[in-house]
Amino acid sequence: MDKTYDPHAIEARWYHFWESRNDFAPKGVGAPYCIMIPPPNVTGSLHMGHAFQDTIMDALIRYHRMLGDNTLWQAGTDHAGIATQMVVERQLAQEGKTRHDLGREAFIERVWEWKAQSGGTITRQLRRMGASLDWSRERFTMDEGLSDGVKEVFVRLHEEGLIYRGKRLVNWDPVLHTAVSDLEVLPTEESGFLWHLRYPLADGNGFVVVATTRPETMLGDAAIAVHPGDERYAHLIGQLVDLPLTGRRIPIIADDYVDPAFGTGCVKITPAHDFNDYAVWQRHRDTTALQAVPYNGLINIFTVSASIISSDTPGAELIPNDFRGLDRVAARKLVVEEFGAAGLLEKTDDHKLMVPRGDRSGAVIEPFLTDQWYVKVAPLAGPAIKAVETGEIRFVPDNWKNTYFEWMRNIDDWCISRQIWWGHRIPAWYDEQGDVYVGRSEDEVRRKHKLGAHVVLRQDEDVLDTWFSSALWPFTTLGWPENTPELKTLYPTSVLVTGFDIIFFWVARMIMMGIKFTGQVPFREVYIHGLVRDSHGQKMSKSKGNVLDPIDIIDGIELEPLVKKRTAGMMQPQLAKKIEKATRAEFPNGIATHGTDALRFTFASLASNGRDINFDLGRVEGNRNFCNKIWNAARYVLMNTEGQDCGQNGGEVELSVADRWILSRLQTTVREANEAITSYRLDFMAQSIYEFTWNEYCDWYLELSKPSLLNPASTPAQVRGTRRTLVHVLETLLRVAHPIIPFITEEIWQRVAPLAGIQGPTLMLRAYPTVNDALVDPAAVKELEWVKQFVLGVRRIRSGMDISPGKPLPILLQNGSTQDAGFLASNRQFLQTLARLESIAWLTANDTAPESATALVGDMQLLIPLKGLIDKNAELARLAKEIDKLRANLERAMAKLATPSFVDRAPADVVAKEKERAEETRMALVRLEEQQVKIQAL
RNA sequence: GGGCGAUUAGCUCAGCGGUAGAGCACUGCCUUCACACGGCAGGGGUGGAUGGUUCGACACCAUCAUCGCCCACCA
Repeated sequence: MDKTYDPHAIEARWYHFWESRNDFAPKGVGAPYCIMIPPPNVTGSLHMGHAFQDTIMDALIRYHRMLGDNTLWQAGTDHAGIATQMVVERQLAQEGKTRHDLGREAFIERVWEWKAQSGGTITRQLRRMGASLDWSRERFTMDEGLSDGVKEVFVRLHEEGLIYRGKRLVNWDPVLHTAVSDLEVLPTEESGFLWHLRYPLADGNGFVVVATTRPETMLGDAAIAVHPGDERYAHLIGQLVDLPLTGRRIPIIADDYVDPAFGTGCVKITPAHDFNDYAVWQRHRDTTALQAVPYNGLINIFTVSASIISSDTPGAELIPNDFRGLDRVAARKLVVEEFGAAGLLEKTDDHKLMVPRGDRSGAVIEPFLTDQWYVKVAPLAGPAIKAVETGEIRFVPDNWKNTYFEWMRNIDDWCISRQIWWGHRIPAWYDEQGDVYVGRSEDEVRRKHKLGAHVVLRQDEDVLDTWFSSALWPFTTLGWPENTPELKTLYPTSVLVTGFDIIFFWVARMIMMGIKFTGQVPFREVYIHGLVRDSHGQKMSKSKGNVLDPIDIIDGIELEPLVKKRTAGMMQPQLAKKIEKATRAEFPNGIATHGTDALRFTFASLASNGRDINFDLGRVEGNRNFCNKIWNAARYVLMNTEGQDCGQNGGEVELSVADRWILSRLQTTVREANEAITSYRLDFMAQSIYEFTWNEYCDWYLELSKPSLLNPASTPAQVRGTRRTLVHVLETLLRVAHPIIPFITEEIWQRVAPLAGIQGPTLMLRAYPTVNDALVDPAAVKELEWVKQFVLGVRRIRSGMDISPGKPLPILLQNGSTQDAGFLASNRQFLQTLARLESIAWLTANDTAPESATALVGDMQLLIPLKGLIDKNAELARLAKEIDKLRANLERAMAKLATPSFVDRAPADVVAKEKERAEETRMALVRLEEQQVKIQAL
């Protein structure tokens, strides 16, 4: 083995090995365990969030595979409608074209080409992460099978009246020219103005003043509303005002929606361009007052691009000439100007408001009147709420269910149609009269509705919201609507692993659709992890220039390419300089190679319950060092076992205290690891493995194995015992750690397993370790603890007195018990080697100890004669420090024991423990104080 | 306006009703035959504030402060 761990050399090889053997596929026997990957955007690339999430899922999957479960991690990608279409449209724009220049078919062809070209990136990167997805079952949301599932669901919901088409206000993206759902709108606080506009009363008796943040919409005003109880305006209700600029007259109506305390207490009502106003309109639409307004009050003033409509559009006759065709910004300016010029602008106040922006385009979203398809959600939400209430689905951590409930109990109908081309086209056809027919295909529609060939049918132009197909992912990937064997055995799936940001987008909708179409929940548990942020808690984003690419952490990257990567293709190029500077400051030498295992171990360590994680490269570095530590421990083990008798072929074996101790500690680690991963605490699992490996196996056991192996007096049975323990513990440890760090463990395991008498092609398919109670050995643990205290005592003296670590020391013992004598007898060899002792000798109680430095192991005193070794002051200082510490402890304990309420009311065992502790401290203190006096006297 | 989470060492974070932990960073010593991506020994925290429950609170409860997130129709 190489002296230094080199992740590159091992990672590619093993992934290919596993995949080519089809080791990721479910075995078909055992308890079912299944995770659906949240399908990444097919043309996207891996970011830190994926890497984190995939590490968690892969650890769970590998763990269950090792448990012998029938394990499937379903692979696949998402077509990501709007996102993908935007990318291709941007490419076209560079050629000076729009999608309309190509036409629908050619454009879609172009997107498929783009998918073919870039679609392999993310799956390649997932492989780099070691993700053991079953690629043989890979699915894409626009596959034939999944598309059939989408149509099936659409048709069935439509038949039940749970999908309907309707004209109503939607969130309209005027840049993308499509409707979007409520969830795709991000309200953002921005600075604006509150304009106070005067609307003259028709009877000539002055004005009403309305406050608005969107003056341009006044062109579509249908009414003025006041609160019915507002005495200031009671006399105006039913009157008309002259709507400036338009020559129209509109009524003053009363509605509870108005808050008399805000603004002037008068609100302009623009039903076609505001959700609240639309609701007011619905309550008043049948009143004569509104019926007198053109279009019954529902006056649209915008085109799909949010410009004012022009003369060839119905409604344009209501718009003054100089406004027609203006975009909304210009129209706003002109409205304000003209109000000002007419003396109708009362005042303009600065105002903070929430501006709705599209999550993809960033454009200001317009409430806009269009025909769209909707899912009636309430009937689906009921059972979905119940499933979580009854615990059929469990959220981890539990508190996320509150978020879920809150949304589900207030859910609105879901707008599922999108005016884009890339996606599942809506399975609905129109005849020339505009009648709509829904079916799985045009043929089916014709048959079902007896439409002859002479009837011209035109399919709906729109496609479905991407999340519609995602909602079906857990069952369509398993073959639904066919009742496949996979669906029968692996559904409901075991756990869904995801971020809280898509509980609404995805989790809730999967639960609704899953229950509706399979009669069962889609998953038993939902594990919600936090978001990956940068080391200071900032969200990673291109514009902040703080994005880390997981692949760069794995492979390393030079400074110049890193700078280039971070500053290329900026939406705001002016930020590039700052980002470059910050990047050069943070990574003066670029990013070093860390390897996949180190990155995965880091994610696991950070995966504590549910909170966001601040990603610190320092931790990856520490974990890379940890991998190196394992690597070198393995080298040591192999150097001492390969080609040697490790007892794998029988032969007498004798275990030392150290052997028994490490085997016992191993059981604890195995137990902790199992408990941790079962409760989704990969951080505990990682910590447990780290501490055992470094602080016990390496720091102590490997050192303890040296005297045993090197001592010529060791018997063959003893040497065999040590070798076997070295190998056995390492082999077990590799299995324990494999779900988190698959590559390095497999690489080492291949060489270690035969020495442990294990034959098998791959660690990945070996059994996950379970606790062997026969190896739990408290006596060995106690005895070795004594050895450690002994060694540590000597080392502290060395360090405190500045004695060279290599210098063998003579040591005298005094005041030992029978147990101490026994321990010494069986561990003399260990002590001499680890503490570098020249000799160990007992003093009787009557012997006068020479001037010495002292340490305590329980009641026993270790004495290292000072003669020629040190200066008195150093030892005095060391003693003084120890004594201070002990005194403080003793005082605290004594104070506690002197409190009657404590002694009376605390549990007896706590009091006893406190007494014992006080007594031990007191004894130790006495010893050290005697010693202090002695040294002082020199 | 509601709801949730966070506040522990210089930094990033665990934990726990019974004497505060890890990684990184820091100090001293050590090129010891697995590992300098290392070894040994150290330094460093009045646990955001206030009050309460308790024999005992960093932990449980209440209030407050600060930060972050989610939801919400105030024009």
